[in-house]
Amino acid sequence: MVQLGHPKVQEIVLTDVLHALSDPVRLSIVADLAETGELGWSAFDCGIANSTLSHHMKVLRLAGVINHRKDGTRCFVSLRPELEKKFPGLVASILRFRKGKAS
Amino acid sequence: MVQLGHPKVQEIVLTDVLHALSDPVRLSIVADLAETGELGWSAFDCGIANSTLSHHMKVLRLAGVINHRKDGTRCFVSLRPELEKKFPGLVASILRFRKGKAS
DNA sequence: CCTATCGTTCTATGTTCGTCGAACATCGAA
DNA sequence: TTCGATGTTCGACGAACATAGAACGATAGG
Repeated sequence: MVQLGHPKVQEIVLTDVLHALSDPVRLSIVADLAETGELGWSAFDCGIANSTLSHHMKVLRLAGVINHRKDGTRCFVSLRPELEKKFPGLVASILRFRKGKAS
Repeated sequence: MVQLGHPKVQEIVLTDVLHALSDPVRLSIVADLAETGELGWSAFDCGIANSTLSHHMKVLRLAGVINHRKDGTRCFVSLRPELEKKFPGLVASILRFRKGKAS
């Protein structure tokens, strides 16, 4: 399948980003990505169904938070550098207050 | 009527705060409060019904974002200092990127 | 007391969300 | 080509949400 669509930088909306980060599962994903850079799909098997995880990834992707790369049958996600360029320090400001979570 | 309930500081949850701020109307309210300190209810008549505005205020209040004070029949709201104490700089980090508003 | 004002709560309606299972699509390997 | 692994999409469900109108409650002023 062709790479999934990502919004353009100018299409990224602040409230959409906040909404994407307002879910514990998604915030946990973002926190992991901020720590490790890029992660394969399988790194996120945290007790939720595959389809649910896919849904959360879609929300993050459509909000412009993560980048989605497909390599063979595997998928890799990472934080979008454009997000940091558009909202410098925003993600870090939020993740700073995330405590004691086990992804 | 007795003052409405506000969550304790330790009950404030990051994702709830983010969710509260992920709505354009509420983010606009918070932006106004950050600028002016305290505002009366009537300052927010931005085209939505009174009951809807009351609902948004409730969401912000229950998330621990705003303080609600009643003086006679009038209501006044302001940002909760405890929020800044618990998540220092969070609100400012978010509001920094809010552009082109029309409260 | 009566009334107007102001805000809350209730009820209702339509939308969105989070979740899952099932079906589908894609790719690598046998 | 067939199979298995990996995600995506679809259909469905209950829960939560955004919105508005109507009813209610508290208060200030006559």
